[in-house]
Amino acid sequence: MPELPEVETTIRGLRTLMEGRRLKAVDVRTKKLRFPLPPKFAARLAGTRILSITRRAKYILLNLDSGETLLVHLGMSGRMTQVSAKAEPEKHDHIIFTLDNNKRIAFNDPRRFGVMDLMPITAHGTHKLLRAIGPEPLGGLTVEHMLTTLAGKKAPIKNLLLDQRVVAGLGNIYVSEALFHAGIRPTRPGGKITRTEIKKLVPAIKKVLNAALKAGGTSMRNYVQANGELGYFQDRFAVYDRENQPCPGCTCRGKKQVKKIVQGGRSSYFCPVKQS
DNA sequence: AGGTGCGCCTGGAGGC
DNA sequence: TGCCTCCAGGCGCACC
Repeated sequence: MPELPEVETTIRGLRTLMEGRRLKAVDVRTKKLRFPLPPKFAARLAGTRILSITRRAKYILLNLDSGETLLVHLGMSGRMTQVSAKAEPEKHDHIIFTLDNNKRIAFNDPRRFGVMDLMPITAHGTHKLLRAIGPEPLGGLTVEHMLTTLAGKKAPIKNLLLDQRVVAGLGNIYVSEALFHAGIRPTRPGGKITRTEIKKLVPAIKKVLNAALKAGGTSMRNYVQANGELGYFQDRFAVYDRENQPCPGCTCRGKKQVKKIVQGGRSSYFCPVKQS
């Protein structure tokens, strides 16, 4: 489940491998990911040089000298890694990029929830998938923005933090972790979160994301870094995937261990003692 | 119009 | 062993 730290870690790896390189060939081995690929996809990419690689929310943006940007989303199970130039493609290697130095980068995505699209390099602000996204949590996110956005909202804070229009880049794991560090129960209506709590929540989001970045992201199922290495933030979880285990530093035991509930069809984890 | 739930997908885990 | 069901959840969209 690539969220912001996993996408950012991927980008850092891809920059080393791809920036400044020309795409010699693009092997398309599927017609469709989450959406059909854009028309003449391979032809529009072949021969272009990768000027820079940037990120918006969970989207990877490869900016090309053709004037277009290749937008990539890893979905639930996607990864972009360097693969052997000789070996046969693996199952679920859907797109394989061959660079002008003959290195190969494969987009592998078992569940095909990923996305690829092409758009003008000037369209980052207007592309359908990008235009409504909220502030970057490690960039422009402020307490005032959160206060304004959450005001009057009845939906649970958990669901609101997953909404990319509220804040960019968070997913199920880091929302649970950030709410834990802020001491806020995931079920609380967004509009009922106080200014004092939001003043804890915003730094908690930044703290969790920075810690995950430092760990190279979270590797639970499919995610690996661009160089194939695993992230290890899953060893640092305070509450996520820790049902019935004590939360870190919690002196309470027995019934007051980490609880798992389902919100909007997704698991939330929280400590009933530390989060209210 | 805000909020909810579905569908897209596959692999792995657990039950029988 | 093998088959079945469930679960993981990002995100657009249909629906109320």
